[in-house]
Amino acid sequence: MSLIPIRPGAQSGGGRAPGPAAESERRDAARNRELLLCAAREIVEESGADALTMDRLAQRAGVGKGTVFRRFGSRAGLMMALLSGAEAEFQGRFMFGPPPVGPGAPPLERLIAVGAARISWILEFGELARAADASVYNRFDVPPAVLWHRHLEMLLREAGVTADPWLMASALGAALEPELLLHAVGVHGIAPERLAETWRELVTRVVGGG
Amino acid sequence: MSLIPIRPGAQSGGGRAPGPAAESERRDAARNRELLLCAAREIVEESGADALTMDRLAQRAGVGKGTVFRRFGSRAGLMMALLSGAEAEFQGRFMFGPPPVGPGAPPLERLIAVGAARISWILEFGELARAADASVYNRFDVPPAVLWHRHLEMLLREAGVTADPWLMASALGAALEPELLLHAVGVHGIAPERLAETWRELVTRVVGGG
DNA sequence: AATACAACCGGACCGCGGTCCGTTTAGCAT
DNA sequence: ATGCTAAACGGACCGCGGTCCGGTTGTATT
Repeated sequence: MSLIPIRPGAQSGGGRAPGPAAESERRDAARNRELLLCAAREIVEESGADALTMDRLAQRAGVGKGTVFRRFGSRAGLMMALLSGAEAEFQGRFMFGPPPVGPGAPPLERLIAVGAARISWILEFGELARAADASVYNRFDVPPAVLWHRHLEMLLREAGVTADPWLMASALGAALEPELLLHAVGVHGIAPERLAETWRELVTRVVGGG
Repeated sequence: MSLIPIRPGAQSGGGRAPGPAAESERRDAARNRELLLCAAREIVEESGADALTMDRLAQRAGVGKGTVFRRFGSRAGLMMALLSGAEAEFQGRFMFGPPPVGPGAPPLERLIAVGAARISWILEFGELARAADASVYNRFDVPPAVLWHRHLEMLLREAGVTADPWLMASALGAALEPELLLHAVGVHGIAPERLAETWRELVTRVVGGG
């Protein structure tokens, strides 16, 4: 594995950024990326994320398997690419959108609102999100996850929580993980509103208690 | 998958209970179970849980691969079998042990203490525990997980938390998951005492806030 | 237009977890 | 001891995610 990027936009680790095409990508490569993303969306829509196999995807898109891995690095990377639009939109909402999710509302209100928004987001895209969380790295150290964590941290600080903000954000963030929420709703039949309600309760107590 | 147990002690899903041998197990089967558990412990001790491959284990124990799966059902089942001793000991501590982890102390103190105990437990056995959490079922619906969850639920109720106890226990329990704790300690270098401290802070606020 | 080189491509290949099924064997009844 | 049956056994087999490498193709340069 080369430590020095071969050319601008390339990424170490054998894969490539899951986001939009890096600048200066060869035309056939760009074409195949679109082909693959399109075919992937079709498969997910038809049969769910679990049915999205790298071999199947390659066959469906009419390319070789190596090409799939060259473009997306791994199955998790592909899933992140599929999610990147929805993820960016969500980030935009809590960073620049209207209150109470976006800036402008008091921190506790923002925490409550952003949690509720996150819950509905996960109930919509959770299947993909879970598939994207294949490794520990993908779960915690990928840019969107870091951004989300930092945002929680900031809101907690603004709300006056003095205890270790990093760990506090981790603990609260763990309550919003896709695996947990999907399990609560899918297996135990918890209503989505209960999730948001309990989140409100939780975060209110944490912030209010001192 | 048959819904009716073939014989007492057998378990649906193609595997067998991860605990001690079911009554009336054929002698060669029992012998192989011990052989396998022993070989598995050796491999884990030598090279870590990630190096524990089903093929390798079978080869090392001198049995066929089919036998491994017959005995333990899956890799996760094997990991649970390896953990069952430590897990039972931990259960004993919070159910029947001396306070403040066991009964006899006020609920908030018990919550704090049992969380701290859980944290050290995970820092000791977390690698195996993480490997045992392969599927959603293994994470949430396996008997020890259910027992643990119920215990948290009970303590919260006793401490006067009125909000949905099941979800509250899920949220707080998520802050103690192996993947999260191991990541915090291993990647971010958080000191174990900080984990316990933050847990104390978290649970105190949740209980105290109303 | 010809050349050269880097990026790209495809598919054979690997090790993994898990399944299947023909064969062997333990335990019991006679 | 002998024979019967259900359980246990072993290893070939499968589909999966991921890697590798020899051949191909796009693109910049002259």
